[in-house]
Amino acid sequence: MPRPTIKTIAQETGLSIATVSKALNDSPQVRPQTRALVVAAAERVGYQLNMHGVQLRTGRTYQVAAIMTAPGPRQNEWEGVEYAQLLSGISWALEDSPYRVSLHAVRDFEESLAAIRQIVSLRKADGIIVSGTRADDPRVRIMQEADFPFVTYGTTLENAPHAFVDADNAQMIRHSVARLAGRGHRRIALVNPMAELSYAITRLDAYRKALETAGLSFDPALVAHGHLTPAFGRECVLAMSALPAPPTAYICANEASALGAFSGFHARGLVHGRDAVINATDDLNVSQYFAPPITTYFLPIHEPSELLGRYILRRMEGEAPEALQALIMPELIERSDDRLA
Amino acid sequence: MPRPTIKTIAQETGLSIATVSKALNDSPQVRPQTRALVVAAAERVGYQLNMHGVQLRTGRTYQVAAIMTAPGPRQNEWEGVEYAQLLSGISWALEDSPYRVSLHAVRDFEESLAAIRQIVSLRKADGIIVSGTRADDPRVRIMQEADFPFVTYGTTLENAPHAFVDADNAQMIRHSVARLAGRGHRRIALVNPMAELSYAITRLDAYRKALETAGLSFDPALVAHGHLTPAFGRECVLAMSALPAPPTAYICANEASALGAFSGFHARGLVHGRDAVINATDDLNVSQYFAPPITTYFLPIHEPSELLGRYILRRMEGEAPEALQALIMPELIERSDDRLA
DNA sequence: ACAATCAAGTTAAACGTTTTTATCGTGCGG
DNA sequence: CCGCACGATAAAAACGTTTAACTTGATTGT
Repeated sequence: MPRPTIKTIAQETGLSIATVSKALNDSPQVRPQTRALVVAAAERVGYQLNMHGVQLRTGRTYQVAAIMTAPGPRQNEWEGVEYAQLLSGISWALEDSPYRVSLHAVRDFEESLAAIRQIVSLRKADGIIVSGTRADDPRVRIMQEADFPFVTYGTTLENAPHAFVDADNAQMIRHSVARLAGRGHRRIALVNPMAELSYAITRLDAYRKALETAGLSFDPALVAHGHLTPAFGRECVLAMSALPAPPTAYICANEASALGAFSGFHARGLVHGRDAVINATDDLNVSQYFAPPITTYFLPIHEPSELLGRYILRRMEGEAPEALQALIMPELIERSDDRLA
Repeated sequence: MPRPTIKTIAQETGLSIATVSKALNDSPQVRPQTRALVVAAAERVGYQLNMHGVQLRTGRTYQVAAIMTAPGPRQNEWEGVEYAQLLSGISWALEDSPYRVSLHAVRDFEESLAAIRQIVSLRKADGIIVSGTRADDPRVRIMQEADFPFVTYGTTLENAPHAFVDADNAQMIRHSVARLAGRGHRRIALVNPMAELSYAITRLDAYRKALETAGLSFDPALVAHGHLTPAFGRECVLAMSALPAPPTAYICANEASALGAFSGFHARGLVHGRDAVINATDDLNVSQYFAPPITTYFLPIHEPSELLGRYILRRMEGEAPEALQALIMPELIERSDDRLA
């Protein structure tokens, strides 16, 4: 037997397909007892809405496009971005809605721009979730101009207000610098993400201000920008520890770079807690397994990701972007003393 | 102006929409010069195929469902499964096809079973990619019975032949055990995934046989099964190192558990290379940043994942599953001597 | 030379919905 | 008791595509 459609229900109940459709969509035009009849019949025949019909008729896709910038095949470095958790968080938030997550893997920023252009112009999705935001992000602009619903994971600095979710990087860095300064550190290194990323700027800014507040001077040699891989964390330590006045603390932007920093310590014969300390931002709580465990600002990834899902739903409902903005302050987990030896 | 359709092209060329459709689909019923005319017109008006129409008409979804079993919100442990890379590999393999990846995040095995049931019965996708296979996997059986195209990441042991991609676990373990035995180790521990998983069995089996070949006895106390998190790796070391005759080598099933094993070493005051060594299987090449770097069997995740994508395409084309099976032998990367001190 | 074949189109139906418009009783005010 | 509005349902069109069935004119075989 073929799959039942509203036509099946129409025959079953003696009503027209129009009424059946309205009944199933809770239209006020159909009276309760008729609706009950329809629902009962639908149940009986095992009716399931066929999305293809809906999509063709309404033009809606019921898809939320998740743009995932993953490193290309050459690149086998751990980036520490827990996309898996991010994606499942979004997916779960959409669970009770008719929306599904469709994946758009891109290799770099340019490709993500192209992908978004296509999605917007061809309406390949009803909403977009994108990460890796820049200070002035052309992708955001495209979506805004087309009045296309979207939420970013990460803020922008120069774009009109839009829906976003992000860790509160400024507060986190302020806190981190103040804490380390309070423990006697005077040379604090910042292992930062790629300079063009919005949160790199936010962090650098907060870092400079916090240094000033603590009465410490800013030294550009203690700041590095790059892909947050272990390789980068390692390089940073190798380079900075060779400075005439090496840092005594490293603030790493994620756990992958922190792991690399450890590797640099090992290569240089540095001992954590004696020669210098490492702090990190952590999505996975993996830093507790480092030897020794390090102090981190921990943000369980499922929080922002579920928020992304909920926000995109509300944004697609037409809610104003200003109401859909969240900065989440990660939780400080102190695992080492971190005092200057 | 509304988006151009085949109707637009029909008007533009003076042909019927049927001919236009056939021309665009390379039907032999339309002659080359007509096809050229149509293609030119399509180009001119900026025609893009509307999938909704196709989907409704043909019943095909042009979606490949990727079932992703991600740990729930409570669970914030690194599992070391690089789903991000896995998904992007699949996504890229489908890039030149009309297919897209749709994500189905599930919390556990039961949910994945339910998801697959639904996809198969409601035809919510044209193909399925699923991982975490069991020895006798009911999901595989469901898809086989429905003659639904699928590829598994991981083998099964008791199901009829199907398309799969996997690391060659047996060969890897055989090699690993032989190598360690050759370096003087007589107590080799196996940190294995959950016992019900197919590859846990494969690995255990190969492990026992390799021990026998090497003239070593099998000790169940040196085998542990669990979720491959750092926590588990740590536990294993804590427990096994307290045995009367502790192991001198640990074979970890992934880099997350290897990291945890290191954490266990640190807690027990064990020194890698002196008291015991750790070997691992590694998708990310992250083990090179451990302190010290360890020997791993490295399988760049993009290889199996792109293969998954290519296989599901071919499977959806109707190719026989027997032709779509791949066991990939990871590359040995020796980063430490590993000789028994 | 005429029927049969064939190539290259066209016509029309169909996929499953939603939504606009039309229909048809029924209750109501006047 | 008549016209009218209204409430509930039905009819029909539309979304964009594919494809089975049909048409037409040219080519072929005998």
